Amino acid sequence: MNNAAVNAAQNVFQVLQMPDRSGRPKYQRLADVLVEAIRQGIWRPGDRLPPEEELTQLTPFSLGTVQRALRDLSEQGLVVRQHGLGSFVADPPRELQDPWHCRFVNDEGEVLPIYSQAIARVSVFERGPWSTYLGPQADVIRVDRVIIVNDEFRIFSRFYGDRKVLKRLWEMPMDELNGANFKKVIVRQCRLPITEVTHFVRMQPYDDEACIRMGLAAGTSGMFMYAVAFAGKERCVYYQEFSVAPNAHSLKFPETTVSSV
Amino acid sequence: MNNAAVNAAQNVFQVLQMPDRSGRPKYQRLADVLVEAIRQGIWRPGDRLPPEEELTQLTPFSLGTVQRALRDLSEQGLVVRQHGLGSFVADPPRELQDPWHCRFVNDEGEVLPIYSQAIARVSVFERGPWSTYLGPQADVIRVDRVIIVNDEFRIFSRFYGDRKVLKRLWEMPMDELNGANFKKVIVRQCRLPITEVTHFVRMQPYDDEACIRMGLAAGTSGMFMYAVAFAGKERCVYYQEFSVAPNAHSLKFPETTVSSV
DNA sequence: AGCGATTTGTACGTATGTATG
DNA sequence: CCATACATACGTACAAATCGC
Repeated sequence: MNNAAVNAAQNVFQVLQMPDRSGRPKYQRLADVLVEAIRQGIWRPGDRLPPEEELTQLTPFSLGTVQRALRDLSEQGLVVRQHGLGSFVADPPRELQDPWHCRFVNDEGEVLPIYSQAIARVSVFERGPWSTYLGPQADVIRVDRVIIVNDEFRIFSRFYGDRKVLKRLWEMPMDELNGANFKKVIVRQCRLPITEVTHFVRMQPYDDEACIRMGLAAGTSGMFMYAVAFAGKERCVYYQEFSVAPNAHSLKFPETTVSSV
Repeated sequence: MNNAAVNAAQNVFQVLQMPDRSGRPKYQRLADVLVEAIRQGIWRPGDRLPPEEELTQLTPFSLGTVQRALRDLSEQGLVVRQHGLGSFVADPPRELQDPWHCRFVNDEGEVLPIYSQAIARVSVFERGPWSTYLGPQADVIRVDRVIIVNDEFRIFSRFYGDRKVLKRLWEMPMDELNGANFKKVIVRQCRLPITEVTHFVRMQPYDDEACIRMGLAAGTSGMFMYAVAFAGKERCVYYQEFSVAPNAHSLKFPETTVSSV
């Protein structure tokens, strides 16, 4: 590690020197600090974190505590530990590179092409389902998009995230937020690998704006989906809603790997 | 604990006294032994396991090792640990009691109770979407069921599988194919571990029988889901369709653990 | 309400094993 | 073979939750 990196690392762990008021255990505070540093880009995917021994010097914690923090992060998939080599920031999974919530397939199982365009970006002050996931003190921004599937039908989507986490998504020019870029910005910006996604589907009347955006009569009912993406078990990265216009195709959900027992 | 139980516990941990040849770490060996004992019914769901301190006496392991074994089991969901109370064998999760695919949640995120009943079991000679998955020469059987969610609305389901693979499902008395047993038979019989499940959802008019079974007017449209379960990457174990009557709840899909690479 | 006994939760320090380069 | 770095394990201590008296 060069000097600048050493300094950065020292700054990262500075907060741990102060007496704790949160009541959270030390191993969790260390894990939090590491995640925050990864999020800030101090260590990037593939980078090696300081070894355990060094962390015991950089922090006021013992080896056991350091090990537990790293093991927890490793179990959450944010860190990969390799015996004899070191602990590394995990790479963002491949599926994240491409559209992943809205995969429609035709009867032959082929994925239909989609095109998306951002149409609005606003601050969100009211509370809603997203608050549960993003946390009460999140500084929520929302990006509205229209997704056109196979030139056939439309989806109206609202994407909710924390402004701090998705800084660039908030700052960049709207017209650069087309489909491909949108994902790229999220992946690049949030840096944390998305390790878990949960999907929900229900039937409900679309709201007025959704109807307009999809070119449907007001009050039309149909499929409504939302997805919640996590980095690790706890940290929600974003919450996203999809109003799906009536259509003849099937929405395919990602394969679920069933854990044994 | 009474004497019989003490003896049982001593027998359970007997193997740990012998020198290990497997090379597995002690905390895993202890966890294995506990799981095996639970599987054998020595401790049943809700039972309290011996406290940590007692386990250090029953086994040749230290407190830290005992704690790690219990913590791992707790993270796997097999054991519930309660501060100041003890460690208990977990109740089997609701989701595993019956169809894995029909988890409806209310606004608070709680899983709604379901009850299912088999209503027909037939041989299938025609081809359909299931043929793609089960293979052209599969000897297909079909089990139709009605699933009642939260005493509120109904789902009509058709389950397709290979008669040879699910022999007992075909042979056992129909009236024993209630919800709990259905799943149990599949798990027991098929023996192959289901490792991957893919879900598809679309909107479509329900077929006539589905409408009747769900108590809806003929020709009603709504949510139609199907799920394909695999053992390994290739071998399809079953194909299952669900016609979901209109309702106010959200269908929750299993968390997708996004794999790296 | 208080107090002790029980039991899990966190943390430390140390020692040794094992994979990697 | 050696240095590095993660993995397991032990023993100890104290904190915090729960229950019964």
